Amino acid sequence: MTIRLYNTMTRRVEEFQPRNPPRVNLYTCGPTVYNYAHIGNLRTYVFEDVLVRALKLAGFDVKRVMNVTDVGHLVSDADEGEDKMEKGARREGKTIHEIARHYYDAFVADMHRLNLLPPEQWCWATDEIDAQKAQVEALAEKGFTYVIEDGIYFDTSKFPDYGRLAGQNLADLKAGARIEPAAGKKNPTDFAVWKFSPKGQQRLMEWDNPCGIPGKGFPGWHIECSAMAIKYLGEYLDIHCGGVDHVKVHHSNEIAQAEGALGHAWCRWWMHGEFLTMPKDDGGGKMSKSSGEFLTLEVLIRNLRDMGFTAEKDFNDSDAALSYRYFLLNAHYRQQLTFTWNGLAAAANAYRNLKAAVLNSKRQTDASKMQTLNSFMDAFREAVLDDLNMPRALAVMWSVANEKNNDGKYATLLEMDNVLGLGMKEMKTIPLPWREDEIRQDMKERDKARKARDFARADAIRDKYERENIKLVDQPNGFVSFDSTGGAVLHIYTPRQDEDRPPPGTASVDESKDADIPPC
RNA sequence: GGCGGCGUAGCCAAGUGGACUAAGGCGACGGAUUGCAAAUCCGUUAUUCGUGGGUUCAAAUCCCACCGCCGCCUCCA
Repeated sequence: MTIRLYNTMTRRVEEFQPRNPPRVNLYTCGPTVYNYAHIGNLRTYVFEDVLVRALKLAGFDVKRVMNVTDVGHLVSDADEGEDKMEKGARREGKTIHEIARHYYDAFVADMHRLNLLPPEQWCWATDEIDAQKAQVEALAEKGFTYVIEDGIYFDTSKFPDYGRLAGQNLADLKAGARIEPAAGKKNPTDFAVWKFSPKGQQRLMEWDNPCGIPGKGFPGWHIECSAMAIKYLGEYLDIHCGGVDHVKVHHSNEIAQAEGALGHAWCRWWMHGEFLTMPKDDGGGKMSKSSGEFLTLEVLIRNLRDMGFTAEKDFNDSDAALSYRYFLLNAHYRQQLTFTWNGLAAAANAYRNLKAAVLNSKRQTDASKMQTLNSFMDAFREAVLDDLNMPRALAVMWSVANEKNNDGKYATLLEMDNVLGLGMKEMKTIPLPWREDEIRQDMKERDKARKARDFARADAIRDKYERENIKLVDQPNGFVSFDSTGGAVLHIYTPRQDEDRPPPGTASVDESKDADIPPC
């Protein structure tokens, strides 16, 4: 199977081939842990997660490295500016390490809730200062750097290919520049690979300068990614990902540093996730983490709860998070997406309906019928492997969900969910609170009572189940479903008139909700 | 000012020259079903793809102009 992916470097969708198949070396820019990730950040990680899953679907063996930035990035590119980590620490009256740990943990919690596969390797910027200094020294030796008052800078005019990723040359960048270059820089695009600690000021985090320069300092804004990527994935990288905003500066600089230090081409494939933006009447534009005004996953979950997507409606916090994942999957990753509460609610409804369809197919499937439906899987793979066209893939999944014939349906839906990551497999079969024959007896009796128009008796039985948080749902085909008002859905086929119909022994339920369901 | 993207039904969104007489979802409406309730099922919901020209046997898809929206050029996903 081949996978076609858009490459920012060539501006085209191309067939992807790693350098040493089936291995894929993947580096994804991670979070700066000075605050919570916002839902715009999270969009990029969802895109990267889908990429990893799609590469696996195509038969590749992915090794993914993700960094945690816990040092060094300043608030602005100008000479002034605070270190975000130090600012965060001061804001919260904690040590930098505490801050980093707290927001890293929060980030990992978000990843769990969104069903994001963890990277094979995490790396922390402050653990890898030596590698960064080594890269600075390698660049200095090869004559790519110059030293000015506040730091060691990369001379972009020495790297003829600079700006290729952004599709711009030095002259274009100069012409379009809105801000004055920092004092002492030779070119507007030059950037610091190492910054010296300000004179007479003790930074919370600083290290001995590289290149034998006396005094202390800290790594430049971009050096950690290129240094760590090379350390953990070697001199050749297959894919490097990040948000679109990284194209012009961060990734262009990384290329200059890595290729400058290595002396050869470095990463072949560059992929970027588009922005999530806010509607005009709601602040407008993209979300900015540094401005402090942004939406977190936590807020999304809380609001979905407030919108009524809980209790009555077979919905819990985990579903709320995955509804956001569904919301994102419904748009292509290279397309800007505007976040709206109505849009999220629509996604939550759709997600709930899709889950119900999966549960329905599950309860009608016996374990021996777990083959997948090839024609649907083919269409699904075609969509996924065509530059991660998840909206199309989702449409294929829906066509399976709406399929009348149940054979192979459940297995196919689960197979698709390996890529979509919507938590369908987590829905497990658990025992009902009563013995099966007792339930069947109840259902028969209730049915008789209803036929005799003895609704008091019928409702008494319904109440018995309601007390256990299970709602009985009559269906026109003569079956009864169980639906829990506590957030779970139990479905069981119980014959109303035709007693020959075999009732399955168990009900399907989302395991994450079984707190609501008393065990047998 | 420079660069890039987008504009498809009430909403989200795929499709980027010919099987599009335009996927899928949400919502809405109509019907079936129903003791009640809810759910479920069936059906309907763009003769048209921002507007105006042009190219072509053929355009939502290519070209030009115009209108509108967004992003990047500053840390940023």
